Amino acid sequence: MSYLESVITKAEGRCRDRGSRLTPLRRQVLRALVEVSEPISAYGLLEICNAEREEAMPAMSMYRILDFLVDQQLAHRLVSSKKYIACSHIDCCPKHFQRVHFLICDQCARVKEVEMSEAMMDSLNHVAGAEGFKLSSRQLEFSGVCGECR
Amino acid sequence: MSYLESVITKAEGRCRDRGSRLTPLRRQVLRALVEVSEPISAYGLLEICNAEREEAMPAMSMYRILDFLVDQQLAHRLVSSKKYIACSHIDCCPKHFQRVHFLICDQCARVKEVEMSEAMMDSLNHVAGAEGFKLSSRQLEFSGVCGECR
DNA sequence: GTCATTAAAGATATAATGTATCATTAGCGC
DNA sequence: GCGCTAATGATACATTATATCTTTAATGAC
Repeated sequence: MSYLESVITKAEGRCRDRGSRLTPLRRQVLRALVEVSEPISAYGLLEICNAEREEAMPAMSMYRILDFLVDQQLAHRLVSSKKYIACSHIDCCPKHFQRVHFLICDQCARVKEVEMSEAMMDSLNHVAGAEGFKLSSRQLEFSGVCGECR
Repeated sequence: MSYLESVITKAEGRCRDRGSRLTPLRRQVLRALVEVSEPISAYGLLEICNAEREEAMPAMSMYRILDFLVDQQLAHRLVSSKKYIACSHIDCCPKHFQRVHFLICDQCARVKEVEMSEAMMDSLNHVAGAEGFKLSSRQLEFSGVCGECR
C-alpha cells in the first residue's frame, strides 16, 4: 500500500471515529495536499483540484474543506505563509498533535514538523509566566534553513 | 517630556544615526501607532491618519511607511494577526532587538514584547539542529491569555 | 544658488487571501 | 420515502498587500 493510500485510509478511519465524514471532495483535497507535499495556498490547491474536475469548485468550498481538515488534524495551516500542508503523522500516531511545531525553510519553503520536549515547553511557559501570561498550546513556526539547503 | 514625545525624539535620533529620515508622514504614522498602543491593521491605521489629514494618503503609502518603520526597528509586524505595533523599546535600548518575541493575548489582543534568554535560544537551536535546521533569528509569536484577562 | 541625483510620496490598478450569506443537494435516522 | 442535518454551490464582497508609473521633495556637488 502506497503512502498516499495509507494516509487516505487512516484519515477515513479517523473521521469515522470522530463522527465526521471524509467526503469525496474532502478526500480529493487531502489527496492533492499529500501529493504536492509542500506548503500550498488555498487558491493554489483549488487550481490543482479544479484541473482534475469537470465542474470547478468555488474558493469558498476549498476554505471550508481546509478548515475541516485542519479541524480533524489531517492538515495544518501555516500562518506565517498563509499556506497549508498535510499533517505528516496521519498514518502513524495522532496523539503528538498537542505539541507540534514547524521548522520552515526560508530557502526551499519546505516544512518539518517537530515536537517540543516537555522541558522545552516548561521553559517557554516559564518565560511567559514571568510576564503573567498563560500560554495556550498553539503551534509555533520557526524559520530557518534546512539541512538540504545548507 | 511625555512618553510620546520621548519616543518621537528617540526615533528621530535613531533614524539620523542610521542615515534615514523620519519624515512628517512617517512621524505621523509612528505617533498614531504609539497612541493606539494596541495592534492595529495597516488599513485601520490609515483610517486614523487620514482622519487627521486634509488630503488622504493612499494605502500604498501606509504600507511603505510601515515597512520603513519595521525596517528601522521602530515597529513590529505581527504575522499571526497581520497587525502592527510600535516597538515598546524605542525610548530605551535598541539592542534587545535581535531576540525579541511576542506574547499575544487571545482575549484582549494586547501584546507584550519579551526577550528570550540565551539558554532558551540555545535549546530552541538544539531542537532545530537535531532536524538539520539552522534557525534564523526571527521573532516568534506566542498566543495565550494575559495576566489582566485572567 | 542651481542642477543633478536619489529618496519619498501620490495615484491607480490589481492581485491574493478570506468571509458572509443564502440556496441547493446529499446523506442519515426513522 | 420523509424529514432533518451536514455538505456543497453560488455569489458577493471584505481585507490585506503589491506592482507600477508619476510627481514631488530633499541632498550633495559644483
